[in-house]
Amino acid sequence: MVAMTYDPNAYPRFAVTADLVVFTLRDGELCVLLIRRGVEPYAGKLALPGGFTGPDEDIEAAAYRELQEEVGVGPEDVVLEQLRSYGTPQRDPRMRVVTVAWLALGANLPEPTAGSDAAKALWMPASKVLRRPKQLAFDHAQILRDGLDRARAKLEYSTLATAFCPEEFTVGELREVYEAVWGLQLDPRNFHRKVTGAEGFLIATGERTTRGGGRPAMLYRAGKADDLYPPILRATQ
Amino acid sequence: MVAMTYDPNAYPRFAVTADLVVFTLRDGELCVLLIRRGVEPYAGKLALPGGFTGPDEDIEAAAYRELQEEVGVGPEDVVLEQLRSYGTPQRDPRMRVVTVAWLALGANLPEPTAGSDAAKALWMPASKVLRRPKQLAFDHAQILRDGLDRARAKLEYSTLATAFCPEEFTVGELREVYEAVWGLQLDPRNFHRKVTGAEGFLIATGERTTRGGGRPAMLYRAGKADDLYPPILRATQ
DNA sequence: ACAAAAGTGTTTGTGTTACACCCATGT
DNA sequence: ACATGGGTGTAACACAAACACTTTTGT
Repeated sequence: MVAMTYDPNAYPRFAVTADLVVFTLRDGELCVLLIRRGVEPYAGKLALPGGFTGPDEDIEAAAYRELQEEVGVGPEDVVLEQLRSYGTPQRDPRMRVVTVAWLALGANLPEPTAGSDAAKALWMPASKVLRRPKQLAFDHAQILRDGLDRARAKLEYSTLATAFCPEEFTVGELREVYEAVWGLQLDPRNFHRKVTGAEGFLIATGERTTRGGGRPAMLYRAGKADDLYPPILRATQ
Repeated sequence: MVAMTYDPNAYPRFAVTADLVVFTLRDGELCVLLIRRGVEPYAGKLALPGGFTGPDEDIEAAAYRELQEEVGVGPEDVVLEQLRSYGTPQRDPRMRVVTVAWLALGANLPEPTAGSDAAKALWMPASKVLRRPKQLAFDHAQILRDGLDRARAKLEYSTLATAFCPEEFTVGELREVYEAVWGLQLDPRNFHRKVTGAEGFLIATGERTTRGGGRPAMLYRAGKADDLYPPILRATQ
């Protein structure tokens, strides 16, 4: 990149794709959107949604576009963050592809039949998929693994968990997010104190709901903070 | 990436580069390796070392190769980890380039005159560079910023700091790493207790040194742990 | 009345901070 | 003797875990 002369044909050219690890909660389980491949290579296997970046398209814009085309959701429905890039020479047998992988989190994302390209898309529990990593095409098992690790880690020290919640939610619903992503049971009483005490995490709306049964619960909206202090720790190890 | 037909010419082609944020400590300051550009665009400006990925080269291998060519150090001298990718369409005015940025940390890295390509390379204090971000070419100020943020964050909950230390080091030398990267003064007594108490962080060699002056200090080697528990926290905010 | 979930209070233990103090070397 | 940095001890405090207990709804 330094001290090179300009000749567009003198340098190797790669295809650049955007692959998405899209997580949502369904029935208290963390689910990932996968697509059943119809063509070779890896025909019949499952793959992460994704596609090529256009010649004049920002790599982040490509991720949002794929999200719209393959998942049927817009930027306002999800939180998107870059995961990492994967570029082993033989990761796609057809050509040299470098993929930029993205993590997308949303609440109540729709059944994928809505999108046009997404006829063969389905939500699967992430833990179940990772128990049989070989059913995934390309290096997508590794990408999914990395995406899950990232999501789990970020719940601790960021407010990312609210991305899995609707506009207004209860502390109990937020706890279900943590329990689903971490695969752990948390003490409802200590959890309540922690999240309501973390500066900028939750904003009380003043309203209550009984939708979970039991005593009516306060409704909250996500606060402005991005980082959590103090963090919500997973375990004292 | 899904349900596409194979035609190598049907997809946009990008140049893919590896850019490096190489940090080392010099005189107790966190320094980054920069290269003075001799040609347009951005002639005369400073840039991160980096270069094109070869057609059959792994993206990580490209990073290690650039490290060897432009910094003159091999894989055994540094810790390398992927930072993130940058691919705004106009980030390089000559052509469409997606760069995968890497963070490289090492102890006592050499003056860059040794490498052949690196005649115009120099170490500069990272904080000084970021005070005038406009002196950097391309989007390299953003990449450096992200690299510094990552390094600072990882000192808290990983054993990454030992990457800045020689094979054997004292607790005081390790503390200087934290102080240089965070730009803070730490209490030597509490720091000592924390790092010697963190499981798998340090292995005592049984030897002592007086190289820092004062009472002889125990020498340690880096332990096998990657994650720190408990973490070394930056501030109670 | 009872189940269920929300929310508060309390105890106990662990980790952090701030700082007094002693240790072992070089000059 | 003194300066310098290494290292231990300790009290005050913040936070987390565990759990008893009260509150407010639906059935």
